[in-house]
Amino acid sequence: MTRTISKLANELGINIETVRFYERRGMIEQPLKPDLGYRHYPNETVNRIRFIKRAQELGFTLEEIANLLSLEDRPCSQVQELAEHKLGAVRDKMADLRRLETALNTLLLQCHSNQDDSHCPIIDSLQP
Amino acid sequence: MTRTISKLANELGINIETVRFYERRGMIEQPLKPDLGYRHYPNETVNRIRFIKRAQELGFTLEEIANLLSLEDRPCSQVQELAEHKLGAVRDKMADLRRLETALNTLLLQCHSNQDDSHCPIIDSLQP
DNA sequence: CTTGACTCCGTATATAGGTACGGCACTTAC
DNA sequence: GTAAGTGCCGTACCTATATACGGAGTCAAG
Repeated sequence: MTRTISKLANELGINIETVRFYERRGMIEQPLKPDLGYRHYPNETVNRIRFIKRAQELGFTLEEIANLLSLEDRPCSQVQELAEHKLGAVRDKMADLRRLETALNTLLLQCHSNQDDSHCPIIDSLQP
Repeated sequence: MTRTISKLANELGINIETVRFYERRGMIEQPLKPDLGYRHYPNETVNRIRFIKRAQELGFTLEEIANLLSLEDRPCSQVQELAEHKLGAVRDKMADLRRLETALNTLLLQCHSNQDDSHCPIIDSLQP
């Protein structure tokens, strides 16, 4: 079962270029190139990229994921620290968005009670 | 009162290069350059950049702001539409983050009840 | 009238996470 | 055995929002 790069990419539902990108970033190992022929990718690469993709869904950046990968056999406490930091960042970002939501909502309410379509309270509020 | 680009940038607390960037994007008008000497920026530019900065705080992208600027004297309904669209996007993003928060939280709870520091439930959950 | 600060302009760099392209090597199908 | 399809590699490009740099011109103070 020879898994060339396109088979690999296909199996994972990602672009070939993405695989190459991860190789360049050192997040996966590039298999040795045989004297003749194409590289073959082992199961380990499939697993590693799945790991990367799952971690991405949890909102980790590639840099953080590289970090996680290097911690794979390391103390749980170090991984926790990373996750807690990320959780804090997620909560901060949510707070930002809540503020934004409130502000936009307030402006839109003003629009709704506005009689004069030729003149917009939102524009006014942005004006100095 | 001659307002050169650095006076302008200073007054607004932004970088000179940012002014030039907005000019290149066509979001502010570049004043004519006198035959000899430097450009002078009118009050209008100050106001326009303040508008841009406020709209950015409301989470609009520069492209959307360019749009808003072109609507400055246009029907309130068009501005509302943009704002409602943005509100929707903000809410979607919040929902994403809430999901993320829940997932991270669940994983961290597992860590907290984990006895074996040499082995992390988070890493496990990312593994295939 | 020289020196240092500022402007102008085009272009390059940064971040994050990829995606695309061109040319050549190699493989597979017929 | 040859044409079409892949792989390999280096490099360029993409979005978004700026920031930095280098060299030439210009202005203001002493």
